[in-house]
Amino acid sequence: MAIKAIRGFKDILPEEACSRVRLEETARQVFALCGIDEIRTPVLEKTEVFKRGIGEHTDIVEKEMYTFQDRNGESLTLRPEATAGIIRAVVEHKLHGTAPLLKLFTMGPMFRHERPQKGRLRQFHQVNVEYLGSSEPPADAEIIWLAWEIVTRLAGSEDLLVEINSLGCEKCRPVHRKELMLYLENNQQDLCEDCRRRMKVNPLRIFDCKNEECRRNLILAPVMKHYLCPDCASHLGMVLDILEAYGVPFVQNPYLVRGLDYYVRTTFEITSRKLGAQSTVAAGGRYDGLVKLMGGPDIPGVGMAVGVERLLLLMGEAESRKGIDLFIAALGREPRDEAYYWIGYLRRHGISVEFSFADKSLKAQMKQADKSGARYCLIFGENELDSERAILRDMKTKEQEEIDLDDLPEALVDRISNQSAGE
RNA sequence: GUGGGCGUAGCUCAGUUGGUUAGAGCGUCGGGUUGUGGCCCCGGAGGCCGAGGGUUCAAAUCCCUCCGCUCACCCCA
Repeated sequence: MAIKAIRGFKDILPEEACSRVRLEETARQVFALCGIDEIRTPVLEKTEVFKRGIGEHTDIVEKEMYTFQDRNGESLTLRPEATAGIIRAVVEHKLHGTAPLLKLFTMGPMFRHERPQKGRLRQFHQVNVEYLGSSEPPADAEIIWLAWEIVTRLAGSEDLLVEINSLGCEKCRPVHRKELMLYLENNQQDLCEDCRRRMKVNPLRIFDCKNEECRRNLILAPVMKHYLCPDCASHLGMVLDILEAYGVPFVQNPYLVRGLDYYVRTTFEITSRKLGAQSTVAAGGRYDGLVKLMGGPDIPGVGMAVGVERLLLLMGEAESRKGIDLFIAALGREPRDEAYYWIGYLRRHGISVEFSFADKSLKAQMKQADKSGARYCLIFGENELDSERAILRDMKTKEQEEIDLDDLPEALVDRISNQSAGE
């Protein structure tokens, strides 16, 4: 049996690669609109980076990381998300000292050992943005706008839902948490098994429960919204106002929670009903304490991630492969030897050229020309060699003309460049 | 980690109550045109029927085990 790729790791075949390039280019265009710089960090980090950055007791760290011993015994981990590594790099290179506000983006593979399903792979890709150095609401709003802009440019806005919440800060969050725990303990008996487990690990997660009975029992549970301190409340209000101005449609969801420990205040999620169970296409939020936690100065941050595979699912089929300019069908030894000079010349001048590596029949070469999507086909055999004129065929109109061999490559460059300029 | 569904040609899939040499469409290669592509016609190549075991005179078909894919739980981008 031939060797297959490992579970949850997918080959990206040419057709899909094409869509990915389109996605990445669109993201770059949007990032340029906001003056965001690219950063690329290693896919492998010391395990400590993620333990600290994501939180020891998250599912990601506890059971989803690809962690192994390096040859020297050090524990290394394939990155399950991008933020922790970027902050490690920022702190390591003291980038925060180079500008008052860092706007960084990155794109690349992430790794989590989960059971694969629709929209969930073990190696998956994200487009990430991190703003470091601003605690102001416009930063949060710009991050959300970025996610919205990228997703809608590629997939339209149909069936999308932007949900926003505030998780509060270290001042007001504990108060809510305490009240919530009290409520949950008093109502434990009515909660499902999962929720009772969640109570201990991440009580806010209980609001995600799909169990009808749990939902009913949570209607009266204290929600963060009512516990926000004045600063957090006004922060959230301003973020929402700015989004309004930007024209991003959103709803507030007081139950929206993030899975990673580091989020404070603003948190958001963009979901699509077209995606199935893994419906989040982009998400993010504010993480003011994280840089300090990672050993850097106490600077605030806010960021987001777009799930590339999920966005791909929402994008239409890729545009068909673009054809080349010219196919050269050279027949026989001498004509082929001559053609190599032309091919070199044409390519140097920006004309895309293909030809058959084997000296096949004209018919076979014409078929290949057709498949290559060539705009023109140059036919050149013994007859043309004798008459010193090659035949240029327009593959769409089927019109053919003869071109003198003397200045043939120059004439072709001329012809094809003008043609494409006129289109 | 736990469930459900599905594994037949490169792809999408037929395959009768178990019965002879396992089929179609698409794709691919060649021919019809000894030098002209697409459309059409004709032909070829391509299968350990996911793997292993069992039942049977006989298994793609029935049973068991394993593996893989997939969807969902969980979790999250």
